Amino acid sequence: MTQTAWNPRRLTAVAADLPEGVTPPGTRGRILQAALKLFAEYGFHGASIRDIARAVGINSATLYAHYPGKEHLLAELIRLGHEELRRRLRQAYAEAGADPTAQLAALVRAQVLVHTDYPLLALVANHELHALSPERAAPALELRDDARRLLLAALERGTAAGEFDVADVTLAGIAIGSLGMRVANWFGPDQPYTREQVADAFVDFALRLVGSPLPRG
Amino acid sequence: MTQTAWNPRRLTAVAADLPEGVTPPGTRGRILQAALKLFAEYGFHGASIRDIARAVGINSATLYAHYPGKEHLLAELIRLGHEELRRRLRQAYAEAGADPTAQLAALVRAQVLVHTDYPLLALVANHELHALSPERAAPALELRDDARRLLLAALERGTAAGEFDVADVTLAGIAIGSLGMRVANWFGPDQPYTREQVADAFVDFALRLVGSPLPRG
Amino acid sequence: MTQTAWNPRRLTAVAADLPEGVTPPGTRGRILQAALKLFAEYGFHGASIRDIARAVGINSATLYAHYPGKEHLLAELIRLGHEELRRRLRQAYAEAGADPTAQLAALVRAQVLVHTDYPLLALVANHELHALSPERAAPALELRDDARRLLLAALERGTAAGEFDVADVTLAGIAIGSLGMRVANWFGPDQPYTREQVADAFVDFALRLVGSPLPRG
Amino acid sequence: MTQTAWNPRRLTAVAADLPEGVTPPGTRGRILQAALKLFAEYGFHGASIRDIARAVGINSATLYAHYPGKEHLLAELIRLGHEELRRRLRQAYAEAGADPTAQLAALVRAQVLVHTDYPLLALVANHELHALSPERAAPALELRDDARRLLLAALERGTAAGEFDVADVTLAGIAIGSLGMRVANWFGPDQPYTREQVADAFVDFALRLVGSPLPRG
DNA sequence: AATGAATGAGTGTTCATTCAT
DNA sequence: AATGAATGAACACTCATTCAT
Repeated sequence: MTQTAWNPRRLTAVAADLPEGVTPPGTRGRILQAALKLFAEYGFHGASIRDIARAVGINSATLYAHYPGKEHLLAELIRLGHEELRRRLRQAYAEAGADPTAQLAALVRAQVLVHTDYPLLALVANHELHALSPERAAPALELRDDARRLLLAALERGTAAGEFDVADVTLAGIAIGSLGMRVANWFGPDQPYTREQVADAFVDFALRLVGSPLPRG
Repeated sequence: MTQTAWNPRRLTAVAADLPEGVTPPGTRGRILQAALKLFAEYGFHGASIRDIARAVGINSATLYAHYPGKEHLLAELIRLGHEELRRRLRQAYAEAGADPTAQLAALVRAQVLVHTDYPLLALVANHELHALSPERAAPALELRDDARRLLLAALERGTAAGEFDVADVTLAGIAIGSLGMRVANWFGPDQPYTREQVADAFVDFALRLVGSPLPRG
Repeated sequence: MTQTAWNPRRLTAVAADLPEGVTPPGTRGRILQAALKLFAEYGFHGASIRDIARAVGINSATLYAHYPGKEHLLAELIRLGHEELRRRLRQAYAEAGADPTAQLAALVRAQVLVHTDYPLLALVANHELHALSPERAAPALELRDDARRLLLAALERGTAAGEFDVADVTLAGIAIGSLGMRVANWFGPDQPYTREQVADAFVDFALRLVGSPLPRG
Repeated sequence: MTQTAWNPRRLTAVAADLPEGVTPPGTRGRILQAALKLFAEYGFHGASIRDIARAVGINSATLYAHYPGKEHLLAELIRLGHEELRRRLRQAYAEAGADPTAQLAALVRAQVLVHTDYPLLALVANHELHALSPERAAPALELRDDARRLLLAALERGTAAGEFDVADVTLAGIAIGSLGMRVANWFGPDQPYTREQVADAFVDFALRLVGSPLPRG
């Protein structure tokens, strides 16, 4: 409940709505972008198919030539959001080497950056999952678990190696995850921080949180 | 995006829905409780007035004998949620004395406990504010700012006094606030932690985060 | 369509709402007056039972302790309106003697005055009859026919006696009736005429209309 | 209150519902016609959107593909009614030449004929104006005033020229206007008069009313 | 690929009325 | 005589979706 500024679901002209290369071409892509903006601002049930069509500049019936229904739009957005998250986390994990501290830092940095780069997508992926049927939500939940396991693995290995001083790995994992998730709610061009500054700071926070002896230079 | 289990908006039989003494008597109170559960699970736009009435066991028209409209239900819930938060934070701050470390610990503990005690209320207060008209949302936003200022004041004084080692007070405040806010999303009777255990752990996290030299006894 | 001022259904503080002695005592009477005002301004379907109760200052349920239903309120008002019209017309007819010219003048004067004295009642009686079931509307229609017959009788006798020069008695009757009926729509304290001035003028108009050789002194 | 036959708002199979050329094509036009019939018979508040849709043979939701709301239907009808009246009155006035007697005769004839030709439209335009918001009602009221001014101008010039013998021009204008307005309430195919017969008779009445020395040949 | 017209189900809300108190 | 709570039906209107064109 402690937040920087208002704007319950923020929409201050975000740089990129969707990850590079995943936006479908033409009308199909513009529909997806409009759905993302409106779902982020008003929620899935608060944005109508006509609202989306109006934002795109097409008739609402035309939408059905591109997507089979409203829920598919949400499912697609959530899929894209979670896949981008997994892609970045895996890449970060892979490039971090074997050191738990480096792994943790890389994971936090990746999580923060994906939220600064695609905040709308993260918002929708996190807040609107409940509007999906269990079957459609399942893949997203698996992705989440994947991400969680990466983080916990690093925490456990670091703790075992004596690099981290953590009383309860699960709670620490939750706490670190919480730090990054909320970034989507407040970061934006109106903030006096670059994405890198936020990432640096949050990596520092995470390392301090696990009692890492080398919290930066 | 890193979360313990599924249940996008959690509903696992929470102990108390509304703070003590604030639930109106009779049907009025049952309506408010039903609205809280349904708004938390499906969102404001995803829960219909008929859903709420059905959960209470009354005709949907009867609802209007107690509340002037759907939006008033949400406004009332958000008001209750923010007022309980402020009440607890102020009391914690007042009882903490002058020491910034004690103040920070008290604020984090209070924030965590209000989220463990009334997770549904916190969820609705945080996620559904966008469904309120700006005028109705204004009081809640003021309360948020109040809470934020308390936290920042403690951080600034602690940093100035050399008790904390914080590079950027604003970012630290955001991070600590994020920790507590997410508690409403995952805490519940299905978790192997008591409310006190979570509070203790998160106070420890916050103190580590600000570089307090005395993390735990 | 040619009218003096706006106010589609006029409500400029009319002197007396209901004829002397017919207003029931206490709450019962206040309900009837409120219903009259609201039916006149918004129509039967446009004024709700709650609107009426609010105007009276009572709970809408209380209304049912005095009247068995909304339609009864309208039926009562329409009955009062038509009875007052008949009473006045009969009295005028009786006092006019045997002379057709005097009869016509008396009838027109009476019709005009009943509309200047109880314009709201006349408005409701004329415009809201369609909201009554045929059985309930029947008495009012009989009264109307009564009034029509009086007028036609005078016209026929006057024409037969050579006092009037009328090509079509039916059309003349309709025209004269139309003159008086509309008075309820425009007369009021905002007009620069007394009720007597209007009555005098309209009697003159009626006499001219039937070709009476002695229009005025 | 003096009227020919029952049928509080008459619906005896009127020849033409809407003026030539103004009925929109297709469903749009059928909706407008159905709304006209039902508003005339039951009043604006007494006819539901479902009633109208049922009369047209469409789903009530379809109506909103053609009109943005119920009030727009009424506004459109009232606009059409007043525009037809103005069109006819202006044309009559223009063709009547400079003679006040001819002008008065032309205006009365035009007013009567527009009411015999489109009685439902006149009924709705006159009786249901109160259901329109002031902004929407304003254009209709301007048109009314236009019509009133034409009539008063003729009366004043005729009186000044000595062609008419009128004690009070305003009251005479009201009376003549009242004559024509009521035509919509009683004229219909069930009456033993053609539209021309009624117009002739009412022109005669009007001329007599103003004391014109040449009441017909 | 796109549209206007159409629809059944559903939205929040108000209706006239009932009833226990 | 009066009320607050309650209700089933209806209100105007919007929903996601379909379909002929």
